[in-house]
Amino acid sequence: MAEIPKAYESQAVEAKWYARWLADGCFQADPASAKPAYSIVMPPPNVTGVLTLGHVLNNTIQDILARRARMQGKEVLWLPGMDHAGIATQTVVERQLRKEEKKTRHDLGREEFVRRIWQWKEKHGGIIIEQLKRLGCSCDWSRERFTMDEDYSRAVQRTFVDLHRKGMIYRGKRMVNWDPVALTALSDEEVIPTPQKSALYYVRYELVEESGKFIEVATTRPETIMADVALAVHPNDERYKSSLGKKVWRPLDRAELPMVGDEGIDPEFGTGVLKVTPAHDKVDFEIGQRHGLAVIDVLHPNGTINCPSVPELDGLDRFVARKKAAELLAESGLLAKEEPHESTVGFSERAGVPIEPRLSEQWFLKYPRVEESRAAVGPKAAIHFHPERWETVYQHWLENIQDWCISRQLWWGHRIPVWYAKDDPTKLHVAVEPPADPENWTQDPDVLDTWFSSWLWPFETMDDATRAKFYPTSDLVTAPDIIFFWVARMIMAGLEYTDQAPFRDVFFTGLIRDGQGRKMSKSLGNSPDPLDLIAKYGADGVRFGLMRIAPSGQDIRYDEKQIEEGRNFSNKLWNATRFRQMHGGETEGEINPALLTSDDKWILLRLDAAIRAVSAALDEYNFSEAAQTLYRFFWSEYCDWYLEASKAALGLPGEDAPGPRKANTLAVIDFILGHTLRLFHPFLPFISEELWHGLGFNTDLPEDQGGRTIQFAHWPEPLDDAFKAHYGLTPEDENFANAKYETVAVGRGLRRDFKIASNKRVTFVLRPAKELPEEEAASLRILLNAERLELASDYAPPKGTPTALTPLGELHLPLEGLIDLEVESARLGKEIAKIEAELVTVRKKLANENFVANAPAAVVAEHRQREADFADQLEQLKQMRDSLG
RNA sequence: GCGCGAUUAGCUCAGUGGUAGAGCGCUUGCUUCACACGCAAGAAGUCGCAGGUUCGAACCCUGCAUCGCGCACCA
Repeated sequence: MAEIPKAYESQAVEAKWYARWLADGCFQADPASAKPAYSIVMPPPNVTGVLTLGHVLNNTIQDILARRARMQGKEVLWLPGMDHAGIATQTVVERQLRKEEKKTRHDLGREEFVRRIWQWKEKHGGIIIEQLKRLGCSCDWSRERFTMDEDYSRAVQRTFVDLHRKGMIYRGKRMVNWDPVALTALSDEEVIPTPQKSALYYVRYELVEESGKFIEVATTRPETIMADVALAVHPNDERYKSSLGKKVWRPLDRAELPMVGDEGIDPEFGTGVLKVTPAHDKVDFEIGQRHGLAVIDVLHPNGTINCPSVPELDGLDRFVARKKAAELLAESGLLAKEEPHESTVGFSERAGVPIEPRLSEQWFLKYPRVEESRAAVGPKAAIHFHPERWETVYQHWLENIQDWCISRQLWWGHRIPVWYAKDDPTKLHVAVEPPADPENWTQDPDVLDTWFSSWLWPFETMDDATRAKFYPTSDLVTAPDIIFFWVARMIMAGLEYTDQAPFRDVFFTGLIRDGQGRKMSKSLGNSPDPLDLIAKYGADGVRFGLMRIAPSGQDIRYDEKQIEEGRNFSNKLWNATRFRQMHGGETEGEINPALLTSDDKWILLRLDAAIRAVSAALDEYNFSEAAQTLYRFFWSEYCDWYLEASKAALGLPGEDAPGPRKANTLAVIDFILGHTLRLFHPFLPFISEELWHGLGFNTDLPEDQGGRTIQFAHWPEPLDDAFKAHYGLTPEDENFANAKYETVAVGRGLRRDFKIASNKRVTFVLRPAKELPEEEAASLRILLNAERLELASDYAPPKGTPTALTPLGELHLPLEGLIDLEVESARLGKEIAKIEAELVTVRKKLANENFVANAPAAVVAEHRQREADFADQLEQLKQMRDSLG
């Protein structure tokens, strides 16, 4: 048995074991294995990404699932990879280009720019992958994939071609969400509605036929007045009925506009009149369509005004132009008033600026298999969501789904596999391979939305053999904010291309928030660097700290204190194991049932309960409960009670064994530690491996059963009835041990009440209610930290001796020269009052006839038992007080 | 406007019908030979509010309030 170092140095231990695991190929998945398969595909982080606490949470959970599955004898594939993240990556490289070379991507040209991005990717990309290794993630790195890998790219294009052939992808001129900074169209999901304080401008439009008479229009966007093509009112609005069919003057870029009636107008809003600007608003566009109105576009793609006929505004940024337009109107007396207004504006998820509704030619996808996808998720369907409530969100989205704008005006991404004939741009070549005569064709300049590649991730990352073994995948772990972006679309793609749901269970993590409940974000600077935390507290500490506070599906309020607790726990585990080491190796190996004490039996039964609880919690994706259970079992039950009690049998380290029980106790400790370390391994992979080897457990099993590493040691099974029968583990043992520990707590309480320092050697005297075996008395003495424990049924305590009732009998703490009648009397008085109050409560309940008649018999019996116990105790306490005189 | 979630000790959170729980923090005592990243003993809660169901409600039902998150609308 190797000596365990005195201090736990997480850094060295982690580096050592991770290198070993990689060298031994522990994480590699074998499609030819006969074991049952278990698979997870990692949600691919952005290639530009660095590890956040969100990633730590997410990947720790995946690692726990993967490691547990390995221990359950499954062949595990955890497939990692990265996403090319179109806009994000292009933006990063453009920024660098501007900073270092003062150039734009257009200065370089498309081909060179894309080459630079690849260069950047090789150099800086994938930092996050190395960070995940530091966290201990057991991914099969030999299968790491990138959404821009050549064969993956081909699969994306093949999908486009196929869906186009099926008529589900089409090109059209439509209103899209335009990002004026990134200069690309976006999908609806990439637009974040954000409440904004703005102003509502009341603009006067003069009637053409009735000079001097005006129609007032409330608008938030006076800078688009030049693009107005009509005014619209509700056809039944009495105020404007007489104006319908008349004409008004457009106040900027003066022109005549018709007044139209449209059911879509809300008479309650503003003045009940809408200026119709089809080029710059989705609703207006639809109104324009209904009334056959023209479309006048007055914005450049970058959000500046494009209207040479109004030189005061032409070329100005849209927000500058807004103020300027209001000024122009005010100068000409056409601005009736301006009032503050709050409205919700769509912001670009990436660029963080308001998007601009814009009419443009884009590629759209009619989602495939929408109905099947809805049917695929639910309590009785192929896919289960955890927590279940996300199913409603998913269903609701699919119900109201709109066609997906999949083209992006970017250079970084999967090029759209469409070529236009130079002599006839309506003639298309849609194929993965370019046309045979490329000189006569021009390829579509756009690329595909990043999510149009991610939605193939669960199956296009696998080759045929891997798919045969590991697809559909088992679990998906992700954050709920990408249900629409990713989860729903993967389900649709999975059904369309594999005829199967791509995964069975989806676990949605919570969001990690800071101490004030705010989202963690770079701009707020409230997100700690997980690598700093790992350096400070160890990967295991970070993992365990986070798991303990991550209730399933609830947002998490992060506090470094909690990570510190995780570290403290690792340390506890470390030292409890060191304690075992210091007592040497002399065990018989097997536990001898005849020599078991109540403490031994108690801890074995507690272990059984812990195994059951942890397994059940993990089966339900309840990671915090599993972690809590382990924490409580190991710290409160094993360390605080069992290890302390075991010192009675073990004696001091290095001393000769005080009796035959020493070897047996060590065997029990080894049994407990052997199980506990395995239960901990998914949570604490590094320290559990280190201790597994330190205790020499790595040789307990043949190599193919995990002899080398704890990773393949079998997941603990609950102790079965045969085991319990063989070792004589009964509820009575457990009750007796509990009674003993309660006695200890009472004894410690006496110490405190009489202000005796916990290190002062004292003698306790117990008048045992029943006979107490020698070894039980020994552990009782140790737990009480008593110099001596006398058992004397005929003990007559000197008057005023601190005395307390315990489940094992009367416990006395004789104090030479310290006896204080008043203190003891007061103490007993307090006890009596407490018990009397309890007794009143119980009796009240039992006096209620309805309770006795209707409550379950067991509950009533329990109350009666309590009543009897309290009455007894009260009687004894009163006697004790009376004897004080 | 619709929906979802939350509301329990100073803090972070467990607890789905039968005597209110944990960790941290706090108080007190302890460098007791695994661990001060520790040990022991304590103090601390009208379980958001108001009704209802029940012998009995933190828990089930209804309404309300506050906070958070989606969706829709937003001229």
